[in-house]
Amino acid sequence: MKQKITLKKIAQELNVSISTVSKALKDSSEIGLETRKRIKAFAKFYNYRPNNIALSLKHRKTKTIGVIIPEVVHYFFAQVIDGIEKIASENGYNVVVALSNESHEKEVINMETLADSLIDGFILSLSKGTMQSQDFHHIDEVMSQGMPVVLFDRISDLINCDKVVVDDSQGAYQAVNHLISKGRKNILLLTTQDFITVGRLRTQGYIKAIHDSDLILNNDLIIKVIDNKNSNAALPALESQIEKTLTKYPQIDAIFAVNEIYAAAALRVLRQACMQVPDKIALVCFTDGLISKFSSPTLTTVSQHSEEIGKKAAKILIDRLSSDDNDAPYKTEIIHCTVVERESS
Amino acid sequence: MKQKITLKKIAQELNVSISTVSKALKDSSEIGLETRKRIKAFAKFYNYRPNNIALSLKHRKTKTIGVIIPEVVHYFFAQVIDGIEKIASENGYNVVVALSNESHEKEVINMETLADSLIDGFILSLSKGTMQSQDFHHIDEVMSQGMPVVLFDRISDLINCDKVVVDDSQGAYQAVNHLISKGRKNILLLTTQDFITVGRLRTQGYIKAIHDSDLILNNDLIIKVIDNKNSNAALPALESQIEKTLTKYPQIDAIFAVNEIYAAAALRVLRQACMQVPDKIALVCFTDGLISKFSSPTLTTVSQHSEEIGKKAAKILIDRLSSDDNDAPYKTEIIHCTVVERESS
DNA sequence: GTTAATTACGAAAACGTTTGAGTGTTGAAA
DNA sequence: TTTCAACACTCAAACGTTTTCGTAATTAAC
Repeated sequence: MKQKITLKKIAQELNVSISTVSKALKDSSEIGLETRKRIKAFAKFYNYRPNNIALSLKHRKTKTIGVIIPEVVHYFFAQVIDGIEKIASENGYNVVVALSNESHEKEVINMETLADSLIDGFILSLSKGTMQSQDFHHIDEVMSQGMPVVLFDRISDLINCDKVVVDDSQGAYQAVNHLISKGRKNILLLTTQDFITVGRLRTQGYIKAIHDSDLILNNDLIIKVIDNKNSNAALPALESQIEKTLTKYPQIDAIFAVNEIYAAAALRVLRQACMQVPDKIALVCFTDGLISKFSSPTLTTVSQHSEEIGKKAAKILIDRLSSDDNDAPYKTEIIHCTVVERESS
Repeated sequence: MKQKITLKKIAQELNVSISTVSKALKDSSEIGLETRKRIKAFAKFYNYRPNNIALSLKHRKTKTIGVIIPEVVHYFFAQVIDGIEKIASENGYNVVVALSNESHEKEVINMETLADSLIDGFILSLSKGTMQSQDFHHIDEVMSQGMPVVLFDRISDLINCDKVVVDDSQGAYQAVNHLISKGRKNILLLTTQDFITVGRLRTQGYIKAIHDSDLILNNDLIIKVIDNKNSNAALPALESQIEKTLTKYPQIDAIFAVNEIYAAAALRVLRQACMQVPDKIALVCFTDGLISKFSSPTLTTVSQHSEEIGKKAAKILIDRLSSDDNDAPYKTEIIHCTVVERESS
């Protein structure tokens, strides 16, 4: 197990000073050509690589950006990371990912740990815990220390920073309009409770689309799933609720779900009730993920362009990090959704 | 934008030496009680947090482990990360995730960047590119610099290090046995080409299960999908191949797919052909992921206990990092699969 | 009243790097 | 012969910690 080689060791070995080695490796004209060659050959032979920790300490920056997300196992977040990764590596930045597991405490701990000089800036999406508690002092804390923060997807107006958001309301609006344009008139909505921002916005989009067309809004056709943390537990209840509603309102000819999981639940109910998709009932959902792509029938979805979100967020952060203008105004980038049409509609 | 407070600043402010501050904050009895109190109060007021970079430089370790995986958007890898994260944070380690995107070059670059003193050890799964090129010198390189490496899932016998592997062959064996125990006699296998290790092993498990029972092996019932990188492109071809085979061999009463995607393809074909699952044909696949959980019908799968894999890998790595025995023998941990029975069988 | 022990703190080196300022040697111009 | 630039280096401080060793002042022991 050979130890890592340092400037010091090279200097000793070659009987020159540390600074000579440092400069030679940087091809500084201060150092004679011969010496430069000798040092570079030696360094190459021993595969010298500078110690990043020392560099970070020296430069007071780490060239690393920290990403905190609620879960990796969500296709949406995974794709966002992919996007961040791309832009980051193009710009010579590393990416550190940490998981909050939807918990406020874990989010705070992660931020503190990363903020302790491991990273230059944050990209994060708020955990459910934080959204519920509305407690953002950990964010203010790191920002007041001069560390830039970019929020994406799950944001709050109470935090003053750069943001990248999905136009959830417009996405839902489009989706419902898509269904209406296919001649559907009684559209069941499967959504979350209102404290989940994205759910609320999607609900708003649904309502607006209904209003803007000639249809009338029926609140019985809006199912708000009670879903704390463990989404799987809420599923059986959701399924029976869907079933009841379908029985009570046989005129329902379309379903719009605010996520893939709810859509999958709907699909199960429809299959058991032998209702053909899309002949009898059309189905559209938010999030263009794996489930939609590979279910049968494949599902029409609202794509949030998640990779794009990651790219934008990374770009904004890196721009800020490399700008010397400390108080450039914060900006909010809005990503528009697109309907991806597949078999289910 | 207030600057970060350091020991030095506290020392200046309080008219004591840096070492006094450092010791006081560590509650060293060397420092008088009064002074200790004063310093701690001051530090608390200014929210002092030690600079990790400096600590890393000092201790020559970073308390960070690097994870390199081919893709995040795979449920399997996402769960492995979850597992790693858990054990790591329990032991005070951070986790850095980097993506190879199945490319050998990206894998090499990522390893080099991270190895430049950003992390203490690696957990990684080889990219397809690396598997095909059989070029492992980047791994040998970091290992020869004394940085421990734990390989998981996609491994190679040519690399001498700690490993965590899934018993793919046994998993497939169990799955096929499960089908046989349900009275199925003609089982179609959807698998990959042989250079993909996991595919090959799963195929072997299938063959062994057939042999060990009274059934006879029919090579026509083994479909090897030609799948380079972009799995979606291969899907239509696969579907038509499945359809043809089903028509040619109407006695087929079960399908075993080596991953969820192939299973989803099979499900589509079966649905279009109006063949009931599981009444007419049972379906089992590898990888207990989202698609299986949320398709209708839900799919019986072979779970690889991916979170367990992550935990084991992290444990092995951390053990090695905290042991002073530099040449403890390498070990290979084998994770056994379990069949998760659901509606499709 | 000298010596020894204790208390409470400070100085400095070390981790690996960068960089501006300093130094000694050479050769040439004045 | 002096002066000065050019060259080829070296020194030393700095980044923020930890930690060993040193030391002044006080107290205790004889």
